[in-house]
Amino acid sequence: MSGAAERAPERLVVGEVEERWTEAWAQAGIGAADPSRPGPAYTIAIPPPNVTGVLHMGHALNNTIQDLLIRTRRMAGDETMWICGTDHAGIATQAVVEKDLAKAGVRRADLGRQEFLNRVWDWREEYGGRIIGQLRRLGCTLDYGRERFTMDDGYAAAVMRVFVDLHAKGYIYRDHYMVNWDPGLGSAISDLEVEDREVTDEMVSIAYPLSDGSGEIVVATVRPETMLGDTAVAVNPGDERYAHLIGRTCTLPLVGREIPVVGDEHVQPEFGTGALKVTPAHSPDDFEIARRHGLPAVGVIGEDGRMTAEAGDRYAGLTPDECSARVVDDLSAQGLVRERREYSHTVPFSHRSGARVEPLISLQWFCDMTALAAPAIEAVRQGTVRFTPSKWGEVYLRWMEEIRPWCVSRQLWWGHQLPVWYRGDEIHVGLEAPEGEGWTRDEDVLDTWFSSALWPFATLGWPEQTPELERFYPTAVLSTARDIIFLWVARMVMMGIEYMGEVPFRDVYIHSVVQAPDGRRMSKSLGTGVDPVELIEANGADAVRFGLLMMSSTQDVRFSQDRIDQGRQLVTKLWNATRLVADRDGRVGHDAPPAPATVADRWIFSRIARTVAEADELREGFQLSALADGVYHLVFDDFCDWYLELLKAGEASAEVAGHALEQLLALAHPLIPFITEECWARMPGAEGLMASHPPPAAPGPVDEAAEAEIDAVREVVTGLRTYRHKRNLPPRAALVMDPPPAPAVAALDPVEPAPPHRGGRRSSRRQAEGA
RNA sequence: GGGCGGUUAGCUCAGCGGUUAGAGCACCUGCCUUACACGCAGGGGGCCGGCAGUUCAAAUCUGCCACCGCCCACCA
Repeated sequence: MSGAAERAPERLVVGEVEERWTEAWAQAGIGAADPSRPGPAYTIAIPPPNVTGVLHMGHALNNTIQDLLIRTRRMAGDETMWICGTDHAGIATQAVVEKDLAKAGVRRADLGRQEFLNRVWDWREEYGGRIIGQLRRLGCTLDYGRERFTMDDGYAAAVMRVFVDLHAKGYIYRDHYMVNWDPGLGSAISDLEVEDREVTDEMVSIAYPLSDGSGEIVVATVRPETMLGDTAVAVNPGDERYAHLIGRTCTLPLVGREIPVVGDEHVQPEFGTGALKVTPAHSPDDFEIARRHGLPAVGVIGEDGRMTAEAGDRYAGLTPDECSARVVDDLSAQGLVRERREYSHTVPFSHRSGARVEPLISLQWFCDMTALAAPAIEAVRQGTVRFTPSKWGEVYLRWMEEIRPWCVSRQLWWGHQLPVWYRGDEIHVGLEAPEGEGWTRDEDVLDTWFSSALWPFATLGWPEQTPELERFYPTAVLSTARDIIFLWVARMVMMGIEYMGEVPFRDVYIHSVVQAPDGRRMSKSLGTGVDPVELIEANGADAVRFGLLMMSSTQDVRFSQDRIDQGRQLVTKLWNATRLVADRDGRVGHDAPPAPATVADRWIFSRIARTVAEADELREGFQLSALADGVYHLVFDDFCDWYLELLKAGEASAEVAGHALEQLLALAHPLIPFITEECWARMPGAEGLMASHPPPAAPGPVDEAAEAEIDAVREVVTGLRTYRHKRNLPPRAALVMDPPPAPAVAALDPVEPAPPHRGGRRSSRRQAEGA
């Protein structure tokens, strides 16, 4: 209270503070949504982290952003719902458990499907969802009581229903089609799970003798082993060198198969030899050519990534690389290799396993996306869904306009097993197995993203018409990283429109990717990762939140410890300012803003009003680093450096100081919830939690006159300080010859020529050169 | 092959048509001033990647160039 002299040093123990308030918020049900409460609703669905996941920098930033938004609206009185949950993450989770089992020398095949799945569920029970606890440490006020999982019963029911429905509508179908086969994973993967890498291969030119012995046609390839599966040679019909050969046949070396020469516009005469070997089973290009010409496909590489029996006894069982070498040797022995040279090109690799993707024909389930995409395109075109930054909307549209069928089946065990049953040639798609004996269920599971696509409504209970669904759909904002715009965001828009008749969110905010300090990707394998949990332990959650917000931008940013330090300084500063104001008998909890007693009082109110208005605007535009910066400078420059000094000099009133601090805390709370809660609790007159405090009501309109006056004071005082500093005079030495600095405010009233007003932010410290 | 973005103080980044270009950190100087030395005060430092153009006015708009990065794409 009083007695500054004997006040015990109050240490701020951040970890203890965080623990205490995390608990208090939970007790008060701060994150718990109440669908029955009237008023506006505000919903955010968290991008569900993987069950296997631990908090990384992307999560830390993204969830800080979401918590900032949700706390702001909660304080404003909206009924807020921040949907909490995790994703089963099929491939990632299965891989983790398999790796775990491998330590004990167990493979998943040893266990069998059901037992393996039991192990995964056990694993999930024991280790899954750690990340949820880490989100609490970050201060996130999710609705933890309604935590969902993409494989819990209700959610799984929604997934099954959607699959069956899309099949009934004719969008989902089964087909033999060229897929990206991941030999490392033993599964098909979608186009989006493939990444291209630059690879140097050897391009080999091979002579295929014409069947009538009249010569040969030379083809070029970087995959000689696939020639075993060739079923044609294609040339451009306009290519004079070869046009006359169209319709004739040649003999496939090593195999002896007679294959036709076909004409196809796709073939580029300038490339290679101008003649293309056609391997429909192992090249997407060739697959299309074969479809156009009705050519058969011969699969010579199997799903195990090895040569099949179709490749012939001499090659079956080899890896493609081994086979390639042997084929080239054999062709050389027959004198059919015309040229060998290095060739650099891009080759698909699996994002999941890192294996080189093997394009092959496989029987899979696909979803045609064109009909689903149409309204989702319109939604973004018309601005029903808005991307920030807007360029991502363009990116979304470009992809959506050329959307291709989605391969939704995966040859995994962990996931939503397809609701498909077979008996002989019969196929049944439905929620239940059909009547009768002999039906077996499809072994495959759905792509993880199929279930993720339903997240904004399946989490709220769909297909049941729950109060939550009624009240909290659609959500307001989706905040995420750009790498899942296609994988997830686009699909949610499509599914939301299809099943809810309404877009799942109005705003999509694409936040920065935080890179390692040296500009490389943050990754565990590179050793470039920075662990946010360690950061929280070392700096406090508020500092980490603030620092990340300061770093965030419209582009990728490098991690900067300096920004975290800045956050820590802000936390400390607020704490000390609170102590000062409390010691000066400043009180909070006024029914109405206290009347300003001095120009300094009017000024701080004006500065707060200005910053609050700016903050609202910046938040609307997701300019979060500018928002954080504004709060920082309001606290440091205006409130602490000037206003509190004026208060100490008797130029401001304690009542106003208390109220101003309250506004400051309310403004800063969504960014740095822990310290603001702690400061609030310290203030005389405080009731309730800052987390449920009304937002910073601007304590009055901007007061231009007061701002001009204080600006003038600041200039004079700064000028005096500079003068003294340059004269090497001690800062506190009274300047007998100078105007007295202390009563500056009083002396300057009225201010004569108002100095040029600088519209606001803060006053520069580098003026008054010649004072 | 298309598309997008970046290049601003030693470092990490704001600013994106209008008075002398900003922040944090780092640096220099002076202060243990009774909220805070995790602090206070004062200060130095940038021809805003290059070239050309539009404009009364350009980091800010246009074009070209140079590096750097990302996304999309079925050229053997």
